[in-house]
Amino acid sequence: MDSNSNNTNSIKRKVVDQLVEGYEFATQLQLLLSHQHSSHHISQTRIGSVDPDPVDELIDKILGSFHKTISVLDSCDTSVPMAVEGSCGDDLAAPVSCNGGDSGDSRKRLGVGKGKRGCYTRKKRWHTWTVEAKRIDDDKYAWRKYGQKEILNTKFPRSYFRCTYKPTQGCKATKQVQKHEQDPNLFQITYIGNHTCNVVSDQTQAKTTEPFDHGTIMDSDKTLDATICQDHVDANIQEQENDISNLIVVGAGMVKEEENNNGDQNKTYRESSSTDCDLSLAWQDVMMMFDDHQHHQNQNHYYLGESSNASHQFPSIDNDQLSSLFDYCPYEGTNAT
DNA sequence: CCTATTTGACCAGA
DNA sequence: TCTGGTCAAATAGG
Repeated sequence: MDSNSNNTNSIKRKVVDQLVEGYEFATQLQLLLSHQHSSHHISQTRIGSVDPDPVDELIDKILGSFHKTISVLDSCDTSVPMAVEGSCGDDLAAPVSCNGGDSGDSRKRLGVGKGKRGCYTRKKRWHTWTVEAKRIDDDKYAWRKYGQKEILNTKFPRSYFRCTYKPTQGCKATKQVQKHEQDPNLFQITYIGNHTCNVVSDQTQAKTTEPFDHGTIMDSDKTLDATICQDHVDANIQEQENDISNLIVVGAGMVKEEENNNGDQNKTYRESSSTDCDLSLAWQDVMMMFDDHQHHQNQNHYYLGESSNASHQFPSIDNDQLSSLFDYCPYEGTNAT
């Protein structure tokens, strides 16, 4: 038990160090973006053959940092699976019937004309943010519409989109689009969850759907001024015209996330090797854990920045705080303290 | 024929 | 019970 515990602590330390490092890089990135993400970036990104700018370098560092983290976690213990939200494709590509027991293709038809449509559970909170934009394809991801709904006391219906690559890569990102009540030329776009698909690889494409530049971000608790760069990209992803328009983040918070139909998402584990998908998913998990943790402690949220210009502030947490996350970290499985 | 969208059915949660 | 979110069959479009 002692050796196990020592080993665990050592791994914890490594993980914590890497996560903290990632945080630092992310913070630097955010500062860079908020200060220099302006017109020159547009011309650069069009061509794609530019000198490696500090933004890209930082992103590489971030990814590397998290990659190391994943590696550490993976090598930690094969009996300690990675608890990730909807592993890259498997569970989402083949949702389980809510009738239970069934999996995979069982979703298709549970009964002619009267199956189990809309069968899902909503459990976990998920990172969301809302923007107002003149176009609904403000991000560089491919979306597929899966529903539309009249919303009570609103003039316009709400459209529901999910990532096109959900079936193939299990990307859980969704967005909801609704025309602005006062200004029908504007769309209110609520993004739910980060992309975990790997289709955005070109350097001109986004690192995340999350707006990072000029705009106004409002958390449930506080408002931050920021600026958001909007890349104009066709819904089918290929077009790379980067044009800036006013894109305003009007809200960010947590909402409940659709859970896989097996109703036991916390036990959805994956054992594959580390990929970009892993990094993203792991990050989401960490963020969720952090959020829950903060909730228990002092109701803090992700956006803790006080500076007026900083966009999308990351919380300033230290090693001890991160360490405490692992006290209830799902990655630890049954070994959790 | 294949893929995307539409739309009514269905379910979970408030 | 009502509403919002998702499913999936039907339909449209390339």
